[in-house]
Amino acid sequence: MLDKNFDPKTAEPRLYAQWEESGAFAPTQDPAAEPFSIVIPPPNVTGSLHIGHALNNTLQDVLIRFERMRGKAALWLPGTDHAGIATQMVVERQLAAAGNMSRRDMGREAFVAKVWEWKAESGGTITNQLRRLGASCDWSRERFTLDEGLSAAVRKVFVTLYKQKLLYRDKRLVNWDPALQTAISDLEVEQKEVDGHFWHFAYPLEDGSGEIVVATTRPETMLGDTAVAVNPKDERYKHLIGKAVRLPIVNRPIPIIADDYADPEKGSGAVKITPAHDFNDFMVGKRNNLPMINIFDAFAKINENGPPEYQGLDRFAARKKVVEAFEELGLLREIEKTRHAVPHGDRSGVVVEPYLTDQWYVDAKTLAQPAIKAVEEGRTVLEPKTWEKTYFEWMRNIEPWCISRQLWWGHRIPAWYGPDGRIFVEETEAQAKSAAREHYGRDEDLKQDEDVLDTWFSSGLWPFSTLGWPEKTADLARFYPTHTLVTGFDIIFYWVARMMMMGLHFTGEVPFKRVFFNALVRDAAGKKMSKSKGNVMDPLELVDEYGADALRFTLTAMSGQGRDIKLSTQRIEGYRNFGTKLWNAARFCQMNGCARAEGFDPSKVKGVLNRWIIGETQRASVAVTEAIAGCGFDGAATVLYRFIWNTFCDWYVELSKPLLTGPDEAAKAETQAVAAWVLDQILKLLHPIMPYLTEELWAQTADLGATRPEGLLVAARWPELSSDLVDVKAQAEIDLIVAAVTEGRSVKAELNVPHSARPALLVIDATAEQSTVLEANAAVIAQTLRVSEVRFEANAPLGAIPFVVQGATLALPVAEFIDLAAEKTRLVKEIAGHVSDIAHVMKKLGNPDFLARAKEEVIEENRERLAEAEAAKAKLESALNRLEAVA
RNA sequence: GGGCGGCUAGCUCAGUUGGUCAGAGCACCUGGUUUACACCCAGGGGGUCGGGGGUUCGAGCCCCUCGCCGCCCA
Repeated sequence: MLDKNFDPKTAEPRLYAQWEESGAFAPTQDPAAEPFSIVIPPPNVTGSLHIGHALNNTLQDVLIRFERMRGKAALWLPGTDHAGIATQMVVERQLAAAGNMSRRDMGREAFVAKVWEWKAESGGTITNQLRRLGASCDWSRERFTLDEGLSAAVRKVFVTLYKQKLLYRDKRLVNWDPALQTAISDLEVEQKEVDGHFWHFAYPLEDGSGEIVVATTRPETMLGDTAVAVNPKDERYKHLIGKAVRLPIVNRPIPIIADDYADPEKGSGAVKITPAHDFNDFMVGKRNNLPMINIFDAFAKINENGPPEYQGLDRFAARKKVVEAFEELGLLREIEKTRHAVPHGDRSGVVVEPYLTDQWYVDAKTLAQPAIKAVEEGRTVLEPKTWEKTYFEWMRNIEPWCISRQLWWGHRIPAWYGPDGRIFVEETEAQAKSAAREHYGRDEDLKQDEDVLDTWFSSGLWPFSTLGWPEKTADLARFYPTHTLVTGFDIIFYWVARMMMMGLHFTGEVPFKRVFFNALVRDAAGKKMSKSKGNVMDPLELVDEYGADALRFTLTAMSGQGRDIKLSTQRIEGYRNFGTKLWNAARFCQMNGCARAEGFDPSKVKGVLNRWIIGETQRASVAVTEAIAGCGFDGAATVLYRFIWNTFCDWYVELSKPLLTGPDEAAKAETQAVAAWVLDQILKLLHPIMPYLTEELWAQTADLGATRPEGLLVAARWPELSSDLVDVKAQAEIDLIVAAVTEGRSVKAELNVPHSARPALLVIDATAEQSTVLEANAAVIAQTLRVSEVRFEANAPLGAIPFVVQGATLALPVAEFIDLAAEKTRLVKEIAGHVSDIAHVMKKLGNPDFLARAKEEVIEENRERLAEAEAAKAKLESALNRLEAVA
């Protein structure tokens, strides 16, 4: 006998172990099976499972379990990302906390060894957490972006792109993070609105004939100014072009140049130009061949290019000092308050500086073209479609991608420098050496580039590097292109776009046929979850409290497209209850001898109720199948919830009770077999979303009746039921019974008929078919509606309460329990409902335009509706009249 | 400044191609010893679908406009 409740705590680890041991997570070897593959968005190896992971991985698991059950060779390839900056920071913090040497003190090799050590110890956290969620990844294929194989792929890609001139070294302005001491890409920069000032500085003209006023939010950069620009069309300054100003403090003459960048409308119309420390100024500098003076060191302190009294000052201290100096010199013209966007490093949180350095870049513009085309042509589909616009917008305006990072943890750039600075880009040091030998005619000492690659460079290769590329592996042939990528839209540029570019360039094929962007999870108030806000919901705590299935079902049900998920524990609790409901329905079946019949054929079933539930099962299975196949996860959850709770539990189980306890042995046996069959279908259909509970029920019902062809549910076959199983007549019959019982209950409740009362249900007026159905199902109706019998009478006796169901008049003789006023109120209310319905429909039917232009079936529908409402109204009115006659 | 998404019952959300589409869950109220389930059962109240305009015989659903809220890119 089943326990009263499912116990996730004990069952989950046991079941997961069974799945893994059974090898169910590996794709079938059957060569006839169609491949279906998903690569996981690799979580940071430093990470621990947050609610966003839980959602993302639940949806992937739903998909993969579904396709696996459909007989495909389903591969969900897991792995983790080395996450350059994040991981380096974690380990550095740990070293500091333990009072160890700093990274720089211990040196590169020792530090990297420490990180690997850390990875070995703690790197498995998140994958273990994925297991708790129930993720059916093929762990035998687990990858790490710094694996030897993936590293080889990275080197191959780097070298190939370099030789194709799609990757190059360049001296440009980068976003420099002075805290992390590395360049970061545009995407890693977060613009934050902050309060600041516009300082208006006067620069005296070199010839002493006056001054020119410029404004800046970053005064310290004036130390590196190399020009003042005015607009060539600006009449105010035309005569000054070609002259010079003397840069205060620095005491350096700099030219006044003409450049369109200067906007006459803004400020004074003149702008200071600091080519080495501002992206716009950099371009002005390039156009006008201005010197580029770098005034910062890597810590954003003033370097030797600044005036001696400024050297070594932090940028913000320098700012203060510059402003003070201008004030002293009498050249500070105005201080204006302003709110402006300031770039911050998304990891460090500090203000980043545009900084002139040598870095490696990828020619993203060129690589983007095929990636744009692939989406335009639908070879890769983005779901929801609306993301395609965002994708195109970004891809069509893409900038060179800075891929070098001044870190130690990551893929070291495979470039070696000769003594004269010549670059040798090769996959290995040996190859670089031989290239150098060829070039110099002798062996020379080479120095490898100190930098590592942006983490996203290796994740961009993920869909094919994980399958063995550049080797021509069997996995690559079978599972690439992957089928669906499920990911968050927050990394559409970081990751999805890069995979598209790299995948197409190196394999000639799209990396995935479909991308499904899942929603963002927020707290119950709609706020983004963050540790600082203290509103994070830990998925593992939720799993502990409600079970993995409840969390999974909640996330699935709320995963509607284009919307954020506001998660509340109430909702999870509700779905935990849903699991319990199903559990108890199975328990009921078990208690009532429901067991699989040998050779059971649902199409051969006789009983109306049984034929009906089989048809409903078929319809639900089609709806769930279509929903999951189309990434409509929330729809699948809704269908299952309704079918299992409302259709199966509320009606089928209730209506089956008289059959299961009644005298008709044949009907009883059939019902037992049907219930067992439906339950098996339910377990299969629900399994992708609630794998644990369904697997446990599957096991606990394994010995009830005929042996199933499948062992574990995880490996069972998905229901593919013929639409012939839907019996329209049975549907209509059960609909009548359901309507009669529902309406009857409503009447009893509204009139406060005591719960213990067992009046008869009178059939006053019904069609022959309706009468047959009501008579045949008298026992069922008696039990469900709690009436003593179903009796046919020509007229409703005095005091019987009539109600209309599908045009038939039924009545409950409950006069002794009720007060006439309550009944009168009820009748008046019912009649009013019909009256407004009639008015509504009449208005339509009275409109000649409607009759002339609406579809025939719509008109017919309205006519029927009118007739029904009028008939019901007439019956209730006559009841009301009789009531009034009595009273 | 440009773009995207949202605004439907007290709360969280469903509402395919415009025609029973005004729904569900939670919350609330009433009743319940119905031997599967109180993590339950039955019944009930509650919304002029953000405002305005338009297209249409007919509009949460299409178009325009305005207003909030959120996100992305400048």
